[in-house]
Amino acid sequence: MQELAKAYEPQQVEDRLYADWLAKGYYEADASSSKEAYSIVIPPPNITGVLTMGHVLNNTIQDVLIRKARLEGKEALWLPGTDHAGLATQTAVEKYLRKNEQVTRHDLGREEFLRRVWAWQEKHGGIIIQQLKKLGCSCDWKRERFTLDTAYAEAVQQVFVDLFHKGYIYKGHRMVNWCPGSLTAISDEEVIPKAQKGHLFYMRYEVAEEPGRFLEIATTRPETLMGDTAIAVHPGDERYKDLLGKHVWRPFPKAQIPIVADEHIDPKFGTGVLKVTPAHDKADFEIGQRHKLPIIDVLTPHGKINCPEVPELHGLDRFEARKKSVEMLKELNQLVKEEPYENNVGFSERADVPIEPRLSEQWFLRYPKTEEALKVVREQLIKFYPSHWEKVYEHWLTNIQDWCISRQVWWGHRIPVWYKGTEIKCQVASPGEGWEQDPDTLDTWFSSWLWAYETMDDATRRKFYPTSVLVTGPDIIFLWVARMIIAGLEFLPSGEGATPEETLQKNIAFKDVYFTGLIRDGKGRKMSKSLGNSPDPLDLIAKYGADGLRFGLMRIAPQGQDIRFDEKQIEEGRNFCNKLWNACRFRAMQGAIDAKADPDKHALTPFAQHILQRLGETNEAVNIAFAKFEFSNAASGLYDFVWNDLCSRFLETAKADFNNPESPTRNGTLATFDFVLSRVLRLLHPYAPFITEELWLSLGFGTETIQFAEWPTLTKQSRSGAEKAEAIYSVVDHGRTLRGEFAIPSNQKLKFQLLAKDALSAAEIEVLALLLNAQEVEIVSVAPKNVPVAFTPIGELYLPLTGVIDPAAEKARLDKDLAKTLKDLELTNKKLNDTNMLAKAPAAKVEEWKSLQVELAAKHQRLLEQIKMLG
RNA sequence: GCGCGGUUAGCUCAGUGGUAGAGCACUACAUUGACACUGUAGGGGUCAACAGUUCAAACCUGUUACCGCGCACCA
Repeated sequence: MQELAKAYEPQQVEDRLYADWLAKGYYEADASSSKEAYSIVIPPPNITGVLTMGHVLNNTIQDVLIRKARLEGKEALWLPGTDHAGLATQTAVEKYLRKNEQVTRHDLGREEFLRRVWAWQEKHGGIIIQQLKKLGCSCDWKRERFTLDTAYAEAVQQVFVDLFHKGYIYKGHRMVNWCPGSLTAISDEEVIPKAQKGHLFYMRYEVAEEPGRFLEIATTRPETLMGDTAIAVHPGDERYKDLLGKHVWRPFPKAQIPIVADEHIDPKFGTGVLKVTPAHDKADFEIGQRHKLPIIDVLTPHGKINCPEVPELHGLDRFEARKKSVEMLKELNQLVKEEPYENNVGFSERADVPIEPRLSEQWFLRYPKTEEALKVVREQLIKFYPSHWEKVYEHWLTNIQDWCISRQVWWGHRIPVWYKGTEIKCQVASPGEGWEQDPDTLDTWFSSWLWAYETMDDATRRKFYPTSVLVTGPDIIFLWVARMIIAGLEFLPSGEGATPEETLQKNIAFKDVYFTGLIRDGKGRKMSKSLGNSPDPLDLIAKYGADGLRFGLMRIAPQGQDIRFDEKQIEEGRNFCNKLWNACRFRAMQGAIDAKADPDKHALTPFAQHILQRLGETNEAVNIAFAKFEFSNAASGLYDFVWNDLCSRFLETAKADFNNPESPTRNGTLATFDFVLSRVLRLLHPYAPFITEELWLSLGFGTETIQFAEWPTLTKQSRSGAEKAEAIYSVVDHGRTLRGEFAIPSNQKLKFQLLAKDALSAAEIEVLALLLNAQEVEIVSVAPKNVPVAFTPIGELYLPLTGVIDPAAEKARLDKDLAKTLKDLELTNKKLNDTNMLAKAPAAKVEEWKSLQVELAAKHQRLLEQIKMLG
């Protein structure tokens, strides 16, 4: 056996092991396997992206699940890939071209530009994949997919064609969310409302039929007033009833516009009068439809004013125009006042500029299978963790709006619609000479919603679809999760079942959805590129190792709660790895391990029995936690077991056996050690794949990799000696506390005396001495006088100090203990004297209180005696 | 406005009815035998507030406050 390094050095281990794992093809899933299938499709990261802490959390969870499935003997597939991210990538490449070649995409033309994007994708698209490998992700890289792979792209277009012919897709001239930054329409889900501090401007318009009478109107957007084609009031508003049917003068360009009545107006808001701009507001558009108002578009796609009749404003940016139009109103003496005002403005998620409601010709999808999508979640065919997301999902689905799927973007899936004159054809291939394809591409999410199955070939799909679990962030519950569910139910990748119920069951995209929390910085802010508050995971890996990062993060990532990131936590992850490493190193120093060690074939110390019992408890707790997707609970349980039960206790007691070749329990302790390590390494492997593999191989646990070793399923089981070990550990704790209270340096050898109620073996006394750093633990039958004492489950532990002790100080110490004991005793007495409580509390509880009372009373008595002895 | 989370030690968080927990940080002690990425001990909390249910509430119910998020509104 090779000597283990003094500290775990992840840099010496990770890359070497990962290369070996890939070379051996461990992660290539076999679609023809007879083993139970377990599958996950990765939420495909953008090709523009680099690894963030969010990715680390998300992908570590997936890796934990998939590695555990492998250990459980399942055929595991983790299918990786990337997303072409139409708009994001196009923007990134345009920025690159502008900077390096001073050209725009229009300079290059569509074909050449796309060639450049592909070249860029070749160079940058794989960065994040390499980073996932550094993290240890055990994806089936041979099955890596890209949303613009030829077959995938064709499937996306085919889906469009199918939905078109089924009547779900239509082209419409409608109000859409227009992004003036990236010059495309976007979907409702990509609009982020943000509170904006602005002004509410009160203007007055003269009534045409009654010169000298003015109407006050409040608006936040005076720059669009050239597009106003009416003024609206609530039909029941008494203030303005007589004005209905009359007109006001729009100040510029000067024109008469009608005053109409519409239910939409809130009489209590502002002045109760609304300027109606049908071309630039969704609600105004609807009012315009109801009253057959003309639509005047006064904005260009870039968000500049397009109104030659008002030359002062024409060509100005919309925000410049706002200031200018206010000035102009002032000059006309038509501005009454302006007040500070905060309202929500929709921002484009991608370009982070205010979106502009704009009338335009776009493609829309009326969602199919919404009822079924609701049903599969309501009836728990698909389970959400945490379950409260079900409500959010339901709310969205029941209020669902048609999806604007066309984008004025070049990089992506071209819409498979062809035009020739007034003729239209919807098909994937060109109908032939003279047909022009629609210039737009499809929303990126229109390709990702097929990800759960279109990434798979037929054989893979038969074996691995529906996937077992999806791990993702709740921020894309509508954008991706809900749409994937719908896609599965509409396109039936597994075909029809015998019953409608079975059809649903066979075609849901996944059975469980685990929503991760968001990682925030120390101040609770979202991590973002612009704030620069996100650490680079690769730096963290270099500093703490991939396992340290993974374990540290998983231990603090509670289910569904946001996580406040603190590098200290990653440091703890690394420290834990080192602790585990050194426990194994210590074991390796005692000689070869036995891969098939069976502790029950040997005589065992109480301490060995105790660790075995704790192992069972921990194993069971880990399995329960996993079943509930409580990753941090499982991680904390293992941390506690390794650090406290294994290292602080069992390992220390084992030294007594290891230091004594003649010890009759030596072999049992060795076997226990091997048995425990063999299992704890496997239990930890999903979290910390590298170190557990390295230790498994270095210690020689028999198989060529830990990754397919059997997942331990021990359960909680009482062991006869465990209780005694517990009691001895308690004696140790009390002894150490005594030492601390008398400020005796921890390296000073002491003599303790024990007035034991229970018999202790010589070996047990030896362990006691070892853990107490005692020169001797003497068993006495009479309580010594004037000696500091502690009350333990085994008996009274005395610390006879050389030299004179200060009776006053010792009395003070005992008084403190007495006060605490008395307080506890009174509390217990109170309970046991409460007849109501005794009558209604469960008998077992009452018994518990009774024995506690006896114990406390005895301690109380002994303390009083001790204090009396001190005089 | 509606909905969903959260509020427990200085910090990050566990804790689903029976005397408040962990790690970090802090203080003291310890430096050749697994580990300083360490060990040992210690201090530190009226569990956001109020009301209710209960023999018993950090935990269940209701109200309020504050923080975060989603949806709607957004003149």
